[in-house]
Amino acid sequence: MLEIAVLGLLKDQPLHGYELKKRLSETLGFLWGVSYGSLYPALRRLEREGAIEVVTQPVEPPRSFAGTGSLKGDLAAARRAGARPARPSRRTRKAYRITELGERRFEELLLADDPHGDEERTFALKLAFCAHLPAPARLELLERRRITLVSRLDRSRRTPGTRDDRYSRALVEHRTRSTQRDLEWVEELIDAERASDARVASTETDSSSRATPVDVRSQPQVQEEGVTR
Amino acid sequence: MLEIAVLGLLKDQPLHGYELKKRLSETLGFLWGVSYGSLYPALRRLEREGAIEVVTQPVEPPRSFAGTGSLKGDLAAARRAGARPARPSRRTRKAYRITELGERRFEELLLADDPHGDEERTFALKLAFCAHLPAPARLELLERRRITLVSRLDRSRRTPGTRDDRYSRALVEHRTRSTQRDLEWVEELIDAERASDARVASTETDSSSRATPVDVRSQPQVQEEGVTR
DNA sequence: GTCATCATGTAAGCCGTTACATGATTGC
DNA sequence: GCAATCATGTAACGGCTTACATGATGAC
Repeated sequence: MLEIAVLGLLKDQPLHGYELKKRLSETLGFLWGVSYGSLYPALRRLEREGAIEVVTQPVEPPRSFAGTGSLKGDLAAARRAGARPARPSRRTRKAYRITELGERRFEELLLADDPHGDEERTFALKLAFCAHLPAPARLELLERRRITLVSRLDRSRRTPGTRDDRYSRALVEHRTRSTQRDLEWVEELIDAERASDARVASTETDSSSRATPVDVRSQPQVQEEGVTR
Repeated sequence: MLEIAVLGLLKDQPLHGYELKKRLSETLGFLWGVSYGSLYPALRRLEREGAIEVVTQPVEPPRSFAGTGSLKGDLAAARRAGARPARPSRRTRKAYRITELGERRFEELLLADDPHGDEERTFALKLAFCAHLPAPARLELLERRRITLVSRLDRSRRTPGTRDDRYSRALVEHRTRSTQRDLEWVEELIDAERASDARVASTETDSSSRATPVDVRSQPQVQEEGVTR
């Protein structure tokens, strides 16, 4: 999980450990609390594997103001914080950048089905970063999720498998309903995905009118990023 | 988590490790997959702590058929399996029984708020075993859950805290809806709990309309098991 | 100069996993 | 006697946590 998050964030821009942790807490905090004790070792691991590399950008003088120096996060943070007038360059820190290999690893991780527990959180995390994925891979991610949910429902239908008191029964019922809703939701996402693919395909090359009769649905996801912000 | 499950199952009846694992997989499998590698060490740990003890019931001859020997699970399993005509007594196995101390530890665990991840699963597990809890403790368990859910909703309302792409937004939205539904559900459970408490209190001693009518409780646990089955 | 914050790291431990080793009992 | 299953355990490892140690920088 950690690796997905780290690579996902580094795909946006190079960052150093401390900042990485801050963003993880800020933007994924509702999913997760990472600690330095796992973050730093993870960074070294990723570096060893060649998925990320240290950015050797010695001090990078703050050019203008909205300067596009490699340590943007820094400037952005400074701006956000209001007061500080952008003064980067702390000697000790090590910013990391994602490598080609890391990009591949990232996709691999998003599509891997992890054998461990906590599927829900892992899927949530993957989804939070799947905007970086090429469209077909994204679709596959969603399809896989759909399949796990469907088979979970199936299983719970076939085998009641629960203790026999009212609390356990209530629990199982509630879980089933939740799973059903999750499934509906994922299916909506899939439809939206297909629709936007189809839209793209038709504006591109109009010859591709075969397979999945997806259909016309030009409204939903027109704006990918930041319009409603 | 493991300890809750083990103690909860042992509250029903003494069991040995293998059988314990089987039931864990059967009845809680939808929540969980335990492995021997964690189960046996957990048993020893619990034994060391005095929460459970080995049942020293040497061979217990199979009295009649539905014999209430200490190793009921065995007979039950045999019956379930159909063929075998009840023949217990395997030399090597060690059945465990919960002790007084274990009972206390169990309640303690159900009411403890665990600092780690995976609150959802933990709560589910607790709920699955809370029938064993005295009514006030059960209510507290539910109240605590309610509070975590409420504060989670609050938090997500105050701080959007998410990445800004459509997938992340969809995720956060969906999560919020789920949490809201979870909350409604817990509130229903709480209401049901209160209602049944009230019912009990009124059928019992009508004089006790103060300070939690202690243990007067003839109804709720009566049909704890198998009425609607 | 000192304090808050930024920044990187190590150590110990928890709680679980998989894989492996071992042996008893029963059915055929 | 042989295989399936019952039954108990160990070893190595994985990933994460907390707590601790260390030091640089900037504000005052």
